[in-house]
Amino acid sequence: MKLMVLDGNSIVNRAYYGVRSMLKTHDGLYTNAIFGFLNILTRLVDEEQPEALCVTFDLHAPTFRHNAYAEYKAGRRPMPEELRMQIPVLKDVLEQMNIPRYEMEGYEADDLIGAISRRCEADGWDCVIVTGDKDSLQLITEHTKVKLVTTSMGSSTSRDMTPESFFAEYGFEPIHMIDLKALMGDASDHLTGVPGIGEKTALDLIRKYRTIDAIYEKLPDIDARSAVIKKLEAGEQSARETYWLATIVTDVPNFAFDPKDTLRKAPQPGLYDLFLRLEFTKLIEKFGLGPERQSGAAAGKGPDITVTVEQVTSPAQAEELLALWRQADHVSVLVLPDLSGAAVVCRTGADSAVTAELFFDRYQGDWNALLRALFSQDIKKVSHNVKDLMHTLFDNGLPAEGFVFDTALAAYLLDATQGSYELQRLFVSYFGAELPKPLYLEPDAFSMLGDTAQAEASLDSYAAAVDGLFDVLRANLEKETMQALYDSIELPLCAVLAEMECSGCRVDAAELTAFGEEMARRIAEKEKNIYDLAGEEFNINSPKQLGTILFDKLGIPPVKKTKSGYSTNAEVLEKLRCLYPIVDEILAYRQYAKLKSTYADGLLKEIGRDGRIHTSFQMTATATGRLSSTEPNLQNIPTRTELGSELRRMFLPAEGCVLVDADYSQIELRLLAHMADDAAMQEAFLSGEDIHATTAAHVFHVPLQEVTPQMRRSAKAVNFGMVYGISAFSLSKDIGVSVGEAKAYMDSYFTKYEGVKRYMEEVVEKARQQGYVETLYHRRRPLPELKSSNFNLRSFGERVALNMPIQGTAADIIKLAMVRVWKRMKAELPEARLVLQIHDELIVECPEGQSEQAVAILQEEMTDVAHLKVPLIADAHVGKNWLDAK
DNA sequence: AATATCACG
DNA sequence: ACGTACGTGATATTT
Repeated sequence: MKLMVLDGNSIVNRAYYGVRSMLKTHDGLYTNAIFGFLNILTRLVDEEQPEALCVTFDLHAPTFRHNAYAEYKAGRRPMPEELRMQIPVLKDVLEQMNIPRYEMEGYEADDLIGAISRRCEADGWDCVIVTGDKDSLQLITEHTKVKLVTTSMGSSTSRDMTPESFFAEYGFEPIHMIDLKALMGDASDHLTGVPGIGEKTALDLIRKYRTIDAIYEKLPDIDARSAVIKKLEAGEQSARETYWLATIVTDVPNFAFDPKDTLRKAPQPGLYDLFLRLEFTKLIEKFGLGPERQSGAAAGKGPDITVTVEQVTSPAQAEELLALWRQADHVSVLVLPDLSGAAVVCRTGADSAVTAELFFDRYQGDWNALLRALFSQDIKKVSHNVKDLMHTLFDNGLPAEGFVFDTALAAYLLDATQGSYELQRLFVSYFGAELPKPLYLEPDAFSMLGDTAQAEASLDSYAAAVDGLFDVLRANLEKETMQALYDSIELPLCAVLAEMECSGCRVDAAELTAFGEEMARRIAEKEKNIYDLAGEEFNINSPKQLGTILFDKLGIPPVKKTKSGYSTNAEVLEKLRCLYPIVDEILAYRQYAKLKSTYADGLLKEIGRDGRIHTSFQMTATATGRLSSTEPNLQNIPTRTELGSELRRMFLPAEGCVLVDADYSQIELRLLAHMADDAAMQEAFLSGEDIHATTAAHVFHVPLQEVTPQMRRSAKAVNFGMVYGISAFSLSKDIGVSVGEAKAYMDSYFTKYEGVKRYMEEVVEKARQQGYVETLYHRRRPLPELKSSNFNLRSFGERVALNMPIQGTAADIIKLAMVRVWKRMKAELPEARLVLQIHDELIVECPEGQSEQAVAILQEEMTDVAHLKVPLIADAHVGKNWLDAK
C-alpha cells in the first residue's frame, strides 16, 4: 500500500509563483494557486497511483520552536494577499475532493509529514512526500521517498528523491541532512548554523564524518583547515541549537493518524458547484463531474423565465412570429453553421418568453424567405459571434442586418485577457451553471447523433443563454463606460470584417508554386553544403540535432541555452556567422525553409476555388484590442527582406482592378506624443520633422544635419522601446551597446521628452490604483499582474501598462477608420472593397479607374477619424500587386 | 501538448 | 540579484 502526502503550504506556494499569469474568475476571484495546486496534484497522483492521499498545512500560531527563536519567521516575506485569499478556497476544494487535511496547532506541515511517514512505515506502508522544500529530505528511507517539486518558467516538474538518488547527489545518507543544516544553516529559515561555514565546507565535513557529534568528538584532530576548526569550536552551541531546530519532529503526541483513514474516495457532489464557481470547466471535464441531480442543465442559477417552445412548421405560423419579433425590443438568435436550423428567443414579459425552433427540414414554406425576413433590418437581433454569422449569411446571398448585440464581443470588451469567450464558458462565469455540450457545433454531430431532438434542445438552451447574457453584459458595458466603443466601433466592425472575409484577396497560384519550387532548389543546395560541412546528415529543422552538431560535434562555443538544450535561434547564429561558414548556410537554409513551408506551401493550401484567399479575422483574440488573422495569417506576410517581400508580388487585385494600400505613419509614436501631452514630441510632429532623426539629434547632442544613419537607427530603437515599456538591458541588446550607454540614451531621452517621462510614471501608478489600463476610447485591459509579488510578473505588468493604451488606441482608431471607409465606399464607390487590415495598414481593391477616389476616401477617413494634438498622417499608394502598392 | 523558431505590426 | 521589450499565428519537432 502506498500513501502520498502533500506539503500543502509548500505546494500552493510553488503553484502560485509557477502559474504564468494571474488566473482569475470574471468577478475577480484569484484562482491561479488553486489551479496550479490541482494540476500538480493530479499529475503526481497519475504518476504514483497511490492508494491513499492526504495534505498537511501549517497553522500560523506561535510554536514552542518559534518561541525559542523569536525571529524565526520574522525574515520571511509575508504571503501576498492574492495568495492568502486562495488558501481557504483550496481547503474547501480538498474537502469536496474527500482528501483528508491535517493541521495542528503548534506544528508545521513538515512535522505532521514526519509523523505521517513514520506511522506509514510502522504499518508497513510506503510513503511518498510531495513538497518543494528540501527540509523534508531528512525523512527519506527505504519506504519513504520525496517528490521534490520545482517550478521554472511557468511549469512545474518533480524529481524523485530516494535513498539512492539522495546519496548519489549528496554523498551521505538522508538523515544527515540535519547535520548538514546544523553546520551551514539556512538563511531562508533563519537558521544560523556555524557562522562562517558555508555549503561547500559543510558538505565536505558531513561526507567525511556524517554527524556533528562525530565532528565535535574529535574536533582538534579532524581533517580540515585550522580556520575551519576554529569556527567550529566557536560555533558549537549554535550548531547544536540549529540541529535541534532543523530536526523534523516525527513524534507528535495527540496526533491520531491512521493511514487507512486516507484511502482515496470519490469526490463530494459539491465539487462540481465549487469548480463552477472557480470557472474550472476544463477540470470538470477531466474529473468527469456533473450536477448533483439532472435538473435541466440550463435551469441552474440562470434567469428564471417561463419559456413556451414553438415548432415552426407553417408559413402562417412564421408570419405570426415574425410580427411578434418585429415589435420586440430584441430577439436572441442562434443559428446552425450550415443555416439549416435556428432557435429564436423572444421575451414576451418580465418572466416569460417564446422560443421558436426553426428547422429547414420541417418547415413547409420558403426557408430562404424566412431567413431573409429574420435577418432583415426590422428585427433587432442579439447573437453570439455575429461576425461569423454574417459571414455565413453573406456567403449565402442573404441579408445580415439588424444585429444589435454580440454577447461574445461584449464579454471580450469587459475582459480582453480571458482568451476564450465560448457561450458555455460565459454562462458558467455569469450564471454559475453549465450548458449542455454543444453537440451541434461538432463536425457531423447531427448525422452522428441520428436523433436531432437533443441537438435541438441544446440549441434552444444556448439561445436562451444568449438572451440571459445580453441583459447582464449590456448593463456591465454601460457601467464601465464602454457603450460607445461597443456601439460605434466593435459592433459595426462585424459587418465590415464579414464582408472582407467573404471578399478575400486574389493570389497568383502559378507564381506562388514557382516560388515554392525555387525555394525547394535552394533548400536542397544548402542542405548538401550543410551536410558536407557537418560531416554527416541530420535533420536541420530539429534545433536539438542542430545544437548537437554545432556545439558538440563541431565544438562551436555555445552562446545561449534554452531550457532543453542549446539555443540555435537567428540572434545566436548571427553572432557566429563570420567565424563558421556552416552557420551562414544554416541561416540561409532557415530562411528558404520558412518561405517555402509557411508561405509558398501554406498559402497555396488556402487558395479557394475562386482563386482568392479568405482569411478569418479574429475580433476577440488580443488583449490590446487589435485584430488577428488566421487560416491563413495574412498579417505576417514577409516584408523585411527582399526575397521575402517577393511574396507580396503574388497578392493581386481582381481582373481590371488595382490595389490601394494606405498606412498610418508612426501612429503609435504620434499617440504617445498626444497621450503623454509631451510638448517637444508634439512639436516634432507638428513641424513635420523626421521623428527618429530628431530624437537622434537630442539623444546624441548633435545638430540635426549631423545625425548619421547609425544614430537614427538607435534613436528609432529608443522610440520603439518607449512604446513597449523599455528597460536599459533590452535596449542595449537591441542596438548593440553596453547597458550603461543604453541607460545614458534613455536619460537623455527623458530630459528632452519630459512629458513622456511623466506619462510613463503616471500611467503605471494609475493602473495600480484602478487594476486596469484603458485606451482613449475606453477599451480596457485588466492588470492583476501589477499586484503580483513576483518581480517578473509585476515588471511585465508595468510594461503592459505602458504599451496597451498606445497599441490599443491605435487599434481603436484604425477600426473606426475601417467602419467609416466602408460606409463611404458603400455610398460613393460601391465597386471598391476593403480586403485586408494589417494593424496600421488598410488594403482596398477597386476598379482601375477609381483608384483616385479610393485613395481620397482612405486618406480622408483615416486622417479625420481622430483629432489629436498632432496630425494623423496616412500614406496611400496604388499598384497592380501588393508589393507595388506599398 | 509543449517547445523552438520566425514571419508581421 | 533577479530577467527583460509590446502584440500576434504557423510550422516542424519532440514529448
